Amino acid sequence: MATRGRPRTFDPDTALRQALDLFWERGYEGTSLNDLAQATGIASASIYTCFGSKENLFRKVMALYGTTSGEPPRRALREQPTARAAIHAMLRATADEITRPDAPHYCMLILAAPTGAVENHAIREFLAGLRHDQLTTIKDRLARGVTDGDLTAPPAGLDALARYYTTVVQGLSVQARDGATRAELEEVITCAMAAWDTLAPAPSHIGG
Amino acid sequence: MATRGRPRTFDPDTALRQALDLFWERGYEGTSLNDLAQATGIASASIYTCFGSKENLFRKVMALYGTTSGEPPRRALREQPTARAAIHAMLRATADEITRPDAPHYCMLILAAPTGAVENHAIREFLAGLRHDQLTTIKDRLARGVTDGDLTAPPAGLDALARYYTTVVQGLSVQARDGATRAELEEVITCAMAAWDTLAPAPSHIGG
DNA sequence: CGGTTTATTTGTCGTTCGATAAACAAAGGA
DNA sequence: TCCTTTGTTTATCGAACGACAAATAAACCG
Repeated sequence: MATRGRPRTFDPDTALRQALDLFWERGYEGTSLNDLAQATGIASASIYTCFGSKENLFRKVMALYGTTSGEPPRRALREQPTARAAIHAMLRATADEITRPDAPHYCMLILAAPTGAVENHAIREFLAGLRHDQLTTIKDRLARGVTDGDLTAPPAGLDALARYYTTVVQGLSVQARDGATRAELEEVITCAMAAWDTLAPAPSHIGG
Repeated sequence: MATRGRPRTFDPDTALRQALDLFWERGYEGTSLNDLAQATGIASASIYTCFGSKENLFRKVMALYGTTSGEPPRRALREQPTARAAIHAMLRATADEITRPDAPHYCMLILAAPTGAVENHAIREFLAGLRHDQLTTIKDRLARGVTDGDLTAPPAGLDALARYYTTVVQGLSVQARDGATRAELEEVITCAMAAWDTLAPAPSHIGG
């Protein structure tokens, strides 16, 4: 039961990356199938045969985006030993990603389709769902800090703290989009982390 | 030299507000002239006679937006007695504006056209320029705090502090867009203000 | 009143949009 | 080899896009 029928003349993964580049630069509605056909060198009919529809292609592109550009911040959250270090490293990894010279200076998840035509409501909610996952991931990391003993549950609440740093992440993309440099983002991150010790003092090591 | 020619059958200011509502909800590219004609009850040809083009109409809409929804945060910056109170009140006024029940839950300046088709580059830069004005306004208010003596120039730099709070403002819009409540935004603001005393300690009153 | 000016109505321009239908081509299976 | 399966090519679909031309209508001026 090997491959049946005529084989593909292009690599879908390569096409997906090329589509990613376009959607990243121009957003969902700003990218046309004509643009995609030209950038990939594939006729639009073949794009439909392979990916189904523009919306479906975009969803697959976002999956690829999540496993590539989304990975460094997620890894920072995962691998840093304390909640504080994890948040700090995540912010810095985000700043790194959104100031790369070879890519648009913002997070695609945030700016590819925040508003748009009524007919594309489903796509916007799809992205909103992924953004909500960001918040959840950050919240989970803070909870792990409490479990690990490197963070005392702050009076403001873990949820508030998680939402605060999510807000900073999202604001950073607008800043980078508007031309802020990596150094300027670093300053913003420094300010954002200054809130930490007030909000979430390190646990006293009594008994530990 | 009174009115010459056939008088208008509609009020341009009313039409501008109706156009504002649409652009606010759907963004620049997501709003079509057909949508605008239907919402205003004006034929598209009359829209062109009165406003010139879609781009020109949008620029006038943004001017209206700035003097209406943009005013409360700006007033907060202007009228609060100290830099700290000004920033705090501005953040709260922003949260109020982006959670009004009768309007979209985000700042139009930030989300109406962050990305899009190549042909609309000028509109995006127009909005980016207005966002830069936000940053400048905040920076100026901090500088006034130094002049007024309620703020010592922070080691992080006034620019860094201004950019930090601009980042928070912009992040709040993404949060509200994604369904965050007014109360949740208030928690974020509390966290954001927690950084203040670490970053910008109040001046000692020696000699004052 | 006619003449000028400006706005509205009506219809449509050429382009682009996302999406397919139909015909053809290249592979494996029997 | 012929059939089935799948992908590609080519052409195009109907709708929507921003924008405008021409004809008509309503005001002021003289």
